[in-house]
Amino acid sequence: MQKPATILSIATELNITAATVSRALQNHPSISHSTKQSVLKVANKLNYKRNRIASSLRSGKTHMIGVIIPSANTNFFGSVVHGIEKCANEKGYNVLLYQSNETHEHEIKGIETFLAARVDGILVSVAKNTADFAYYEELKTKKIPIVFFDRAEDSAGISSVVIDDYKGAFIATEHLIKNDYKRIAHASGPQHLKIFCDRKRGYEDALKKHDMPLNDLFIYEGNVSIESGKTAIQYFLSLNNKPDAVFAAEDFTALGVMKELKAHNIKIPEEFGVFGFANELFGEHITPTLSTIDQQTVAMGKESFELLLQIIENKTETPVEKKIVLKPVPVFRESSQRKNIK
Amino acid sequence: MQKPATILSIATELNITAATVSRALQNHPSISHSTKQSVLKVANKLNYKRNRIASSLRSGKTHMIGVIIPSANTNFFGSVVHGIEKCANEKGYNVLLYQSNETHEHEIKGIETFLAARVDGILVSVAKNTADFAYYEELKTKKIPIVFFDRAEDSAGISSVVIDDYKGAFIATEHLIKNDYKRIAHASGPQHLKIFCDRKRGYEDALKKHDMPLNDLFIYEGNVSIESGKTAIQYFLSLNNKPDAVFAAEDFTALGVMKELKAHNIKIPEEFGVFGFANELFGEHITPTLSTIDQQTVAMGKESFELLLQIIENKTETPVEKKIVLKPVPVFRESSQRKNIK
DNA sequence: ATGAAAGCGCTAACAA
DNA sequence: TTGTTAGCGCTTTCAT
Repeated sequence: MQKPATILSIATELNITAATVSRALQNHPSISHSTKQSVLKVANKLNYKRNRIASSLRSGKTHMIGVIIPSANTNFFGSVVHGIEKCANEKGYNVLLYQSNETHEHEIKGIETFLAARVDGILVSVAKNTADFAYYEELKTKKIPIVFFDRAEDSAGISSVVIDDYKGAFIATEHLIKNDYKRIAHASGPQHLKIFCDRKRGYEDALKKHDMPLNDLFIYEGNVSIESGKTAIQYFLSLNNKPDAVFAAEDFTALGVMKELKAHNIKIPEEFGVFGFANELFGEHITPTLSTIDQQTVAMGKESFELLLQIIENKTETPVEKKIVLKPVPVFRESSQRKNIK
Repeated sequence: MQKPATILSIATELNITAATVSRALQNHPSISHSTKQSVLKVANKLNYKRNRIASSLRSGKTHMIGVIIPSANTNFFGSVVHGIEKCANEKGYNVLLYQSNETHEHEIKGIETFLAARVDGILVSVAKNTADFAYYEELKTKKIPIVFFDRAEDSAGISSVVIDDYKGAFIATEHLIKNDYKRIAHASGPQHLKIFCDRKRGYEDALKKHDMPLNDLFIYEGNVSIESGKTAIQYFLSLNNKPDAVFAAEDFTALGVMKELKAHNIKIPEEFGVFGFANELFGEHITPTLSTIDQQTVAMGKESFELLLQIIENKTETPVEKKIVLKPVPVFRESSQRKNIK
């Protein structure tokens, strides 16, 4: 197999210099139309492919971005990554992926790996157990282009793309209220993550708006898993004054909630309402189907990448900090709708 | 912000040459222990990070591999990618990801992107609609290190890591037989993909072994989706001699099958048995829970990467073609087990 | 409109 | 054991 064509092969074939070829290939204004034509022709003939490595070394840009996700096992992240990728590829960027498995330790390792690979920027959805954002503040001072998506954090002063978690939670809770549930509990997520605080606030404010009492006993803080949903229900059912509905901070929690309710022979939605968050794939396939909040995954991916791109290209200017907030889209299904209520 | 430290900064600080530093950093045998020590110390002090771009340009190795998956929306692929990533990161490789969205066109685009990024090797699970493997044969002649995983194809002469689809299908079908289903149908996948041929053969051979009649009308070729599962059932129920069980080529098909059966008020597993393939996450959460075949996702990812690595490192030798076949692990759940049968 | 020349940071053959 | 030197392929300033 012969060596791949370089800019020089083209140049010698045409009796011009590599510089001219390079410029022609970049459609540089000061190159004559005719040479551009012939360069393109020869490039094509020799099946020339630009060596991105060499070009990166020279230009300092790799045209690669890194994406850190907690896990690829959820439809949510798969779908966001899809949005990112689609958009990135259109703009000539490649996507490196790294799964943190929900630990801050791996998260850092991933970022270090990305930096070693000289990515142009990084997209991060922080791990469940990330409580300390010092590392991100450090990155910020180093001016590494970085954008948080979904799980963001204000304190680090980093741009982000999220959905309106507060509003989503508000809509969900209000929907339960309208379906005549009277004692609505909340299976919450780790409160060091803003996303889960916001959802809790949304839940609380919806109750307030409708003059329903807030009750600390009705809030269970779990860790966003099927297991924690089950535990939440065990806890709620142990109360003297038992709730009759749960707004879960996330679909897997909601799934655990439903499973445990079924184990107790409690009927959903007749006796007990359930609302989730994330619009995971399984939600429309379980029985009853799960009401939830769609997070605009593809749009989130697209916006995240585009925001990152802006930051990458703005690198020299004063760094912009932007927050993009997408609208949550409720998906009302069976688990929260009593048949006799309109 | 000052520029990141280079090999030269270290060299000048120590009054030695860049070459020595480079060698020290690689733990080259002919460098004295003491200089290694001091180099390491200064490197640390200056927070030196090797520039992989420069090193790639020189060495011709990027330490990146590309992975093409049809879609990130399935637990299966997410999980395999996890296995790949874990293993790759341990060996100092980065993973580029590309989703083909199940079209051959995107698949090729992804590979071209990877080649442009000069990855050291490529892992591919081919798209549903890939019927022509000419492109892969071409890659093969160009000696691009490449390994198929899950959805492989013999004809292209490319190494692969798969599970024993034949055996998995055989086990599934035999299990249905043992549960006293008498007219077992098969909702199959695209027959231009070997994986689905193998599953069909496994199904057929299990029937043969137990002296049950083969019936072409009992095989429906779909495209591996919820929709095609529904259509399959509509077709099967339209037959005069209706089946009483379905072995579906894949879990999403099985899900469609179950949904459509429920829509017809047919009881699973009492009146109708269902068996899937892939062990998708939803299978244990739907009602009834879905019997299926686990595909050893993490092991598959690990094996795939390791095989690819072998090929990458063997590049100069005569190319090895290897096939690694993993054992399918049946997961027997409710959808295929009649209560009154032991 | 094109060429000449330098250099991105690292590695490796050859020399000493 | 360490230094010298060249060069991976491309981009870009300066010159023509």
